[in-house]
Amino acid sequence: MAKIDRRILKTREAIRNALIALMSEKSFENITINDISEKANLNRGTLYLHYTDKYDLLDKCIKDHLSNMLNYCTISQVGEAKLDVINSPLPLFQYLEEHFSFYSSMLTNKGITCFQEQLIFMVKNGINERLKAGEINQGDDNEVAVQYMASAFVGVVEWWIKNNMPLSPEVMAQQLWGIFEKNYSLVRALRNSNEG
Amino acid sequence: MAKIDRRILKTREAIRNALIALMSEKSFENITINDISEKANLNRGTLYLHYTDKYDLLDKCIKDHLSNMLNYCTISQVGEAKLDVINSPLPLFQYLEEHFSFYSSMLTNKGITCFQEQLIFMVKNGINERLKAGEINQGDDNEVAVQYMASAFVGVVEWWIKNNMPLSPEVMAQQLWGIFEKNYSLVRALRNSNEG
DNA sequence: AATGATGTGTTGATTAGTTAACAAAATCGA
DNA sequence: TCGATTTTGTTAACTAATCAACACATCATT
Repeated sequence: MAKIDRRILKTREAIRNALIALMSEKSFENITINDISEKANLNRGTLYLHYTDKYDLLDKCIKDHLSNMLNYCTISQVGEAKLDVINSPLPLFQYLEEHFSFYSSMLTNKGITCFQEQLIFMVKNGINERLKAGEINQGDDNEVAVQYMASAFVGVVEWWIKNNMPLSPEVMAQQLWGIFEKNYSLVRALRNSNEG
Repeated sequence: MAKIDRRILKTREAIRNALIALMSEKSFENITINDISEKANLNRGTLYLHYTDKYDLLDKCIKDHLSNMLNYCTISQVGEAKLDVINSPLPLFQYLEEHFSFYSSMLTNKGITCFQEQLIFMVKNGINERLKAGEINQGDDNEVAVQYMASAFVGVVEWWIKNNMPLSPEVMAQQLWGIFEKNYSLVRALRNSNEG
């Protein structure tokens, strides 16, 4: 890909860091463009060269972080990047720990739902992929089960971040893996009893 | 004074921070312009817009810091800014503590003498002022005494920084004040014995 | 409802920084 | 000592950021 002028990279980083810093001070709705440009130490006009408004900024900021997250969690995997929270939840928790300030800002801010929505989308994507890969084949009627697991997983992530990561990433990954195991057995048992 | 374009301020700060960071990694002589521009994350050409070479950069960096130091240590004083290390050494040590990384880089780097020289110059300046103000009036033949005190003081500062500030600024200030008192008595006694 | 203050989005002229190239000097290794 | 590599200092064309001004919208207070 073409090399991007380093001024652009610096400006964007300053703006995004400013947004994250401000979001740990006050709610997103109360943050003004003036606040952001001031905190980022750049001219207000410069901000408009990169983002149409603060919602555009937030959206791009989230997309960028989630993209990095996906990248981080699938380095060693082949094929298209998918979040495999069933088989390897550990990298995700490690990533979240490393970028705690951002994700904490996102999750503790009332009125911001796009973040959770996008995260759930990613998790569902990963679970679907896992199912397709043949682990649990029960046709195409998995929608409810997938939604169930994704909601549960994201809910746990949200709880973990909001409570300042009371457990280590390793413990979180281990416990979730245990739950998935039980869940899987449960699904099989139910299916068998229906068939029998 | 005229407002300076914020791009200039950001660039200069990045360059100076890079220099200080590099000086805690390797000796000044081994630092290249390439190193600095790389660490500062800006184009090499940009550096030349502000400094003629790395010696110019170092010099301006030192002058800037010492100027800030002088400013910090004489906020509440009237008249021209002078470092009054005899009557109030405390602010100086507080300032040094706050900007430890810079002064440590300067003092632990072999081959850099301009820093010590400028510091001694400032201290002598302050002591001279203090003498002129009437505390110890013995005509104009103070040169040796002033040089003696300034060297001693800067030597103590150097020791303190090089040893990672083993004592608090308060203790340092207190002890030096005690020494100055004794020194003063000594000077008086000597003078009296000569006169008598 | 009027008013003053603050925030928004856009503009044009200007300035600073970037990039990539260059020749010359210095440094390094064989 | 020679040749390769790195570093230096400068340049020209280009791009991004700055500043200040503007009209307009929003909001809080009286």
